[in-house]
Amino acid sequence: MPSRRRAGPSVADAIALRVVGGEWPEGAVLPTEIELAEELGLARTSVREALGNLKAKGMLVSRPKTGTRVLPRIQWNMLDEDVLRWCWSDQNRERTALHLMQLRRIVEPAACEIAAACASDTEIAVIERAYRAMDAAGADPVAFAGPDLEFHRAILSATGNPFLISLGATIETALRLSFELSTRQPGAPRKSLPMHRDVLDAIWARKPAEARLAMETLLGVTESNIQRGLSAVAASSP
Amino acid sequence: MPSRRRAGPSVADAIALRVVGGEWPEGAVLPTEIELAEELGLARTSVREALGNLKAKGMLVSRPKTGTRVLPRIQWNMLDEDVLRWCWSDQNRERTALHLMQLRRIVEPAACEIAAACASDTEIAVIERAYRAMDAAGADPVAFAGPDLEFHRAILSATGNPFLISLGATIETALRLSFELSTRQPGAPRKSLPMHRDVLDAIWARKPAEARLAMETLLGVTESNIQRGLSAVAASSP
DNA sequence: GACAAAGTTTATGTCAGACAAATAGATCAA
DNA sequence: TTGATCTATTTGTCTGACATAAACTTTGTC
Repeated sequence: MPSRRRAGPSVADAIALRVVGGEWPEGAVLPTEIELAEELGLARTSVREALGNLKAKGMLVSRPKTGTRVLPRIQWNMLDEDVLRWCWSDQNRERTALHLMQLRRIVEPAACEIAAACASDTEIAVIERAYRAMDAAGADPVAFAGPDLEFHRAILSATGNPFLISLGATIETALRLSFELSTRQPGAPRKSLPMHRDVLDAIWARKPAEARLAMETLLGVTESNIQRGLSAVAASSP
Repeated sequence: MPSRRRAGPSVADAIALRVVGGEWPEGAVLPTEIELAEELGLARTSVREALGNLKAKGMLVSRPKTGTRVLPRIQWNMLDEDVLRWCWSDQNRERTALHLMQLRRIVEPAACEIAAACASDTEIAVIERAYRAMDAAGADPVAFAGPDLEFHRAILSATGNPFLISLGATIETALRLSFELSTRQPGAPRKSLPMHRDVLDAIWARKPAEARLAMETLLGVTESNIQRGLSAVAASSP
């Protein structure tokens, strides 16, 4: 009985998914650490470690005697990559996808503007490298996705603003999750290539207003692609 | 010897502050868990719990034999309230304050626009209640600060977008930290009251464009206040 | 009977020591 | 030189115990 196999972060995953799934709704107290340990076949130490993670992300709070309670979702740190991932397996991921798009249309055009105004040549070169990789990927959507994510993340990084950089990590995670939705339109990635080019050129030219506009155009097209993907999903599973 | 007094989150604080302070720079490995436990006078369990928190926030990573390393600051989740608080006690908090202001000028006007377009009456009522509390605070900067924070957070909440709501918590924490800077101008809070009023009125009137503009004006004044506060600090301690 | 003080129960928080697993670095062999 | 093996060390996990805090119960008093 090799009972000491390494569970690692999967313990936090398991508990978090049950929280998100509604097994213990907001305000409810979940079983004691000992009960959870027995149920999961682990030591109390391991369960405590997982619970500690969820507390650090604002999902749980615990006090002696009372037990561990689920905090209201409002207080969860949705910008944390793990929380985002766990919440993605929720019933209404389309609304989440739209909220994400809303966030992107707020942040990314502004980031383009800042990057065009302030970024160093080497930072812009990173963006260009991502663009070249997108171009090299051709029409293959899977090969296209990686450099695409990198392109947008590089722009956030080029702002030099730590908050925007962290947001970039969040957005990248969310995009990776919604990859299925955004690529239901065959050929859509390739069609977006010239728009990415426009963004890159405007940043190289140090024209903030143009860079903002180019990104707004690109995101507008992206959003309509996602919306079409959503309606396709809704149509296939009423 | 009451050796078992409750240390709680202060352990994570202690270690995190030493990381931020540069005792172990990016990429460095910090002492083994046993060494840290001896040094802090705690059990290894408690140290592990604190390290687990820092790992969950993207500050550390650990592997067997290699030990626990400090990740590059780029990967830290700066949008986490704790990380933000720890990094605030850094050498250059003025740059952080400006980066925060940059984030606010990106997010808050857009949030106003969305709130004016979509928010429910009850959500706007929360904003108004914060406004009334600001008004009631009169010229006292300390009494003014709380409702001021609540005003801006309520607008983010009124968007109904979980990502923006989480950003609201981040911004609120950052504002609380930078409170000292923004209130070095006596009378500045009171002078900002009519601008808050403009924002509130535009949202009640459901005029997104006006709401955005009013918030941009308000934040412009706020930023110049902070910049004057910064230069005052720089002048008093060269 | 109402109410305050003390005791009980039970959950989390902390401690201590041990073993398991993984891996970087040293050792050894072809 | 290069490849495989061995070793030491660090994190990861398990076990069991006690400390602490707070909700609940009981008791004692007016």
